[in-house]
Order: sequence, then structure tokens, then C-alpha cells
Amino acid sequence: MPANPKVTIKDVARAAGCGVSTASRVLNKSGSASAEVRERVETAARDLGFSFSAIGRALQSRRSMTVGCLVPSLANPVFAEAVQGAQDELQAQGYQLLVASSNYDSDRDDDLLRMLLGKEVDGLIATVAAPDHTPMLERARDRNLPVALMFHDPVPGLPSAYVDNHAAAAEIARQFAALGHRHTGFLALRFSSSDRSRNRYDGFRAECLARGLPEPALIELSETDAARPETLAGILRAHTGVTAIFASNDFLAIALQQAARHLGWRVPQDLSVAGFDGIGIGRLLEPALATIETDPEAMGRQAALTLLSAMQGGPLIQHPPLPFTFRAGATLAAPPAKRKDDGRDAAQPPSVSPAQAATQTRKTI
Amino acid sequence: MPANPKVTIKDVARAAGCGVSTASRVLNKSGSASAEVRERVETAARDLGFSFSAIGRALQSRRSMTVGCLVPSLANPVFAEAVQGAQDELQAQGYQLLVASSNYDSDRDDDLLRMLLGKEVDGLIATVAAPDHTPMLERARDRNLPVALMFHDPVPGLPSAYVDNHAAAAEIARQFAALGHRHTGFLALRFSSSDRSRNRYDGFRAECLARGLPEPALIELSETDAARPETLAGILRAHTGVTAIFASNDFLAIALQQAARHLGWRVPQDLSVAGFDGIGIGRLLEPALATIETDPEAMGRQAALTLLSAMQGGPLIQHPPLPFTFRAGATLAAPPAKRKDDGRDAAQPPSVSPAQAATQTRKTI
DNA sequence: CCCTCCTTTGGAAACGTTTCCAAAACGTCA
DNA sequence: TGACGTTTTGGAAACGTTTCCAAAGGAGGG
Repeated sequence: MPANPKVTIKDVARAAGCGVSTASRVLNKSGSASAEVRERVETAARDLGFSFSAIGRALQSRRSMTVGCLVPSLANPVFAEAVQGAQDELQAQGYQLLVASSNYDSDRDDDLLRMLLGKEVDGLIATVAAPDHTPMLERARDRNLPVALMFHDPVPGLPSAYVDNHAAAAEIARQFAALGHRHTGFLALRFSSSDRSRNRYDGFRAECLARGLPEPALIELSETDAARPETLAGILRAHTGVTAIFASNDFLAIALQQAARHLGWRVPQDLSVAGFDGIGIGRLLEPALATIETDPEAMGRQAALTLLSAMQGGPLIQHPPLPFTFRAGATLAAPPAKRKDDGRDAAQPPSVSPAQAATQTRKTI
Repeated sequence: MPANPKVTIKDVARAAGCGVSTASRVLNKSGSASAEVRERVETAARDLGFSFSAIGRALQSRRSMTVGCLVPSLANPVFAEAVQGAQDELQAQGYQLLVASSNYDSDRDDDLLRMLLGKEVDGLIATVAAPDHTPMLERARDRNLPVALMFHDPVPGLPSAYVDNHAAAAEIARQFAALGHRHTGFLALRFSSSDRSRNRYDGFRAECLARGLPEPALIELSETDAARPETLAGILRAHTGVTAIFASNDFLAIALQQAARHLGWRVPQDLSVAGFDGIGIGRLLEPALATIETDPEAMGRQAALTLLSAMQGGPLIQHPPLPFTFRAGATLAAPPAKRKDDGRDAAQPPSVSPAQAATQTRKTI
């Protein structure tokens, strides 16, 4: 009804005719109180519509019951799901999530973390551009604030909820090799600013080499490149000897297929494609996307558990990496038989023509 | 480094050899201070690594610089993007987002809102099951706390950032009608618990009737139904006179296509499909999904702006609904020719071959 | 009936900040 | 030099809570 000038525990105490400390004890069920006064306090609180001020409480108890969470973007479902997972776990223990996102701007990581620290969070969950180049993370640790990373490989002193990117990427290389592919590519966005992409590339490359395949082509995109199929198609054409491409995430893999269609290539007959993350829709696509299936929600959940244990006085424990599985899909097939000409437009065959080699040279110089 | 026992403004004042109020004035650049003491305070703050405690500040200023945000789930990219949009806008003004999600459990809406209110948020952004059956929303308003809804049609006293679901759904009906469809369906999840679905259905139905089409079939799913293509296919088969289905969101539309494939129906030749929301991947699918394109991020942004203006003392303004556009896609076509005039009497799906019927039977038994 | 022990109670301090207010310092002008 | 205005300064209160502590009250044993 009227502008309600906040009802505090003092109001309750006054209404119940007792001291604030007594009211506090009753309302918190801590300490003792006579049945009679207990009753008076409780009805007073109910009548006045009293509820505790988390702020007053936090000030006195030096615990805000709030956890800060920094991710690159909530518009990426992988992170959104992770946040959701963390949320579920924390909410169940009475903690709330203060969310910040950097929009992939690594310069903002530090500022946002500073903001979160200023809000007196009891713990921090973060996915940043580069954990070992983010001073605020160490500062937080120095302040004795529990920190858990997500998606990153663990850094000494900073436990992480993650999958073994290196091993997972190697699995893709094995799948490619088993199908007979030799000339492979790795497609990534913001390669330089994401340690995850780099780990995936390293694992993929190492396994390719271990199997005697040539060095995979590294195809790096800007964000604008990825958004436009024609552009991506152009880039793709420059790497035309390649018969299988591992995209560093599922969205790239989907964009890649679109670009391939643009060139008249069929997936998987002309080009095999694999993704990473295992987003749900991948299953529903036609052809179904082959990918590494991960569970971002579980990552968020695990990071939250690590934090909860630490916030309750326990140690900061590094769990083992979360499992991933290779999800087979219809985007993978054996490479096209050598020089097979099936009547497709000869202007854009998947194997190298001199003209394309020239194009490639021009583009990569 | 050692466990850092929080450095407060008192420590700074002591180090600078002045009173706390002076230190406060210097650090906030409010009020006056001599150049000399200003210098002393600033270096002291720097040396000690001082940063304000948002809690102490909030307690005294009765503004937490925090906004609560309740959505059904962050795992749904539509909501995740909206939160991201709100975040961007709020972060720019120094506000932080306290996020909670109900996991589509309408019973939790109220509890979570209560939690957020307890955290002394300065404003509230919410998408709930039923805004007019959520007592805490009115309670918040009564407390003079600015509230903005997202996705809901506005409720008197509760402004909302939304698209006109009714009109958008009518547009789909027009598209169906223009292609010559007569027997249409509306596919929804949690129809009864989502006012959005209901508005879309109403708009779709009204326009169908206005154009002289028969009443659309209402196909309501449980969450488990939607997850399993076989189940959905079974349900679909029961509505086989229908030649065009409007799914209340894009994910359902995608699931629907999968189920159709399961039955051997081709989209769009045998069945036209349209979605709602306009998620980005829809464009990349094959066939590209026809849908109503909305901008969830803009919705979050607008809700944030409404809130910001109100939190700065302005009025709570209801903006006009956000624009939507019909995104044409390859999932729409004219109904199958041979059954164009009737088809309601046919128990068989449109244009099935015996082989396909056999497949269908085998698969669904 | 007194002493002791236990339960119940409320005052007061503390948490970190801002802000009001009065005092002090400084300068200017007559 | 004195009066007066302006700037600078710090003490104290307040924000809402919890917790420590001491006091008050009651009960039971000697």
C-alpha cells in the first residue's frame, strides 16, 4: 500500500515489547527465549511483514552469502548452462550469484573482477581470457577468497572445473585418422585470446602428428569472418586440400557446414566436420553433428561445489577433469576417393587445383 | 602473501593521519579537502590496497547498486540473451545483476523473489510463470521497488519489455493462409503455465478464424514428450490432417521437424513448420527455419532501461512493444497438392509412400 | 531461608560507510 | 588588529544486524 519505510528488527522488538537482541535470537532460533516472548516476537514479525536485511546481516557477519561469477558471455549457451549449473548448486545452499560478463573483452576481466570483489562476494567462479594473466584472480586468492575456474585447465592454486581439452581434441584426431583422413584443419575463433582453443589445437595437432598425419592447417577467424558464410567460404576455399576440419566449438562447426554448402561441397562426402561442446541442437541437425560432448552444467555445478566446500572452511579441492564423450554424427565420413569426379561443379572441387593453390598462396601471405 | 585482514577506510585515515570523514570525502571526491591531505589519503589508499566495501556503503546509503533478475532458466538461450542484454545496460551504470532461475518451477518464483528482495536489490527484472499470480511482485511494487517484466504482456502497474505475441502469431497464421494451408496446428510446451504460449495461441487462432480457416489443432506437450522424437512423432501422427504447424518456440519447431523425419514426412513438402523467437541457429539449419524473429537481448536491455530510469527517481515507463519480424525460411511451402481440398478425412499422413508408411509403422510400434 | 546454578533478557559494541554539524584554520577587508 | 566569510577538518550518529556480557529472575538443594 503506502510507501513502506522498511521494517527493521527494532520495529519488531518494539512491537513485541522486548529488546532487539531477544528478537534477533527468536527470529534466528539461536539462543533461548521463553515461549511467551517467542510468540509475541513471531506474531509481531508476521504482522509487520518483517524480513531480514541481508545487508545489515552481511556487514555484521562478514559473509555476504553471495558468489561472484564472471563469464565471457551469457549469449553463448555453453557458458549460460554452466552458470545455470552453478546457480542450482549455490541456490540450494542459500547463496546467490552475482553475474558479470566481459563480452569476450579480455581487458574487462580485471575490472569486472574488481567490481565483484568490491561487492564482498564470499567466493568467485570465473572463466576469463587468460587465468594466468588476470591479476585480480591472484589478488582474490591472496585475500583468502575461494576461487574456482570453469573451462580452464587448472592453474596452480586455482582449481578448475574442466574437461581435458587436450585429450578430447586428440580423440577427434583419432576419429579423423581412423576414417582415412590425412589433411586436416583446425578452425578457431579468437585463437590467441582463448587458452581453451589453444589447448584443443595442441591436442589435435599432437595426435595428428603422432599418427603420422601432416601438420593440420590452422584456420583462424575473426568474429566478423565467422558471421558471414561467404567470407568463411572464401577462407575455406583457400584450404581446399583439407578433407576434415575440427572446429573448436559447435557453432563454428555449423557455420562451417553452411559455408561448405555455399561452395557446393557436401558434408560429409566432400568434407568431414567435427565440433566441440556437444550443444543439444547438434543432435537435431541434418546431418547430425559429430562432436565432443561435454556437460557445461556439470562444470558449473562442480565449480560451485569446490567453492561451497572452501567457503565452509574446507580446502580448495581440484577435482579430476570432467568426462567427455565423442558423439558420433553424420558429419563424418571417409575422405572423398582420390580425384573422384562425380559431376559436381568442377570449379570448386574439394581437392586442390592450381588456381586454388594460387588463391591460397595469395591469402596466406 | 599473508591472509589479508580487510583494509577499511579507518585504516586509510589512520595511515594518512586524518579523520575518516576526510578520507571518505577525498576518496569519493565529494566535499573539499586541501591538496596536501588529498595527496596523503590517496597514497595511503593505494599503498594499503584499499577498496570500498559495497556492504558498508549499501547499509548507509540504502542503495545496494544491485538489481535482481529472475528468469525461468539460463539454459534457454532466449532468456540467457535477455539477461545478457540487461547486464550490459546495468553494468554500464555501475549496477550488478543478482541472478536467480526457477527452472520453470512456478512454485519457486515467489521464494526466489523473496530471496532477492531480502538482498535489498534496488530493482527487479523478472520473467515468471504468471505475473498476476505472483504475490511477491506486487509486494515489491508496494515497497516502492521498481519492477520490470520481460517477455510478458504488461500488467497494470508492471511495465514489461516484450513483443506483441498476439500480433506476431497472427502473422504466422497469415503466412500459412497465404500459402493455401487450411488445417493448421499449434504446438506448445507447458501451455497452461506460460502466458506467452497462450497469447501466441490466441493470436494464431484468432487470425486463422478471421481468415475462414478451421480452428487450429492445439497440440500440447509435456517436457518429456518433447525430448523424445518417437513420442512426438506419435502425437504428430494423430493430427495428420494438419499441413502446417506453428511451434511456440524454435526448439519445438526443430524437434518437430525431427519427428516429421521420423515419420518419413518431408519438411516443407509434406508439412510446413514455423517457429518463434528467431534463435540464431535457425538460419543455419537445413532447411532454414521460418520463424518470428525477436531480439531477446533488446528485451533485457529495455527492461534494464525502464528500471534505471525508475531507480534514478523517474517514473516507471512502459515502452511500446519491441518489434518482431517474420523471418522467411525453407520450412514453409504450399500444402501437398493432391490433398489440398480435403485432407481432414484422411487418416494417412500427407503424401506417404507405402514404404514410408511401413517404416513409420515399424518405428512407432 | 540463603546460596548457587541455570534460563531468560536487554544494553552495548561492532561491522564499514556517509553525512551532518560544529569547530578550527585561513584569508580578506576595513 | 579585529571582525567576518570561506574553506577545511574531524567527531558522532546512523544504517540493520549479531553477539558478548552482565544482570535479573526463578528453581532447587542445602
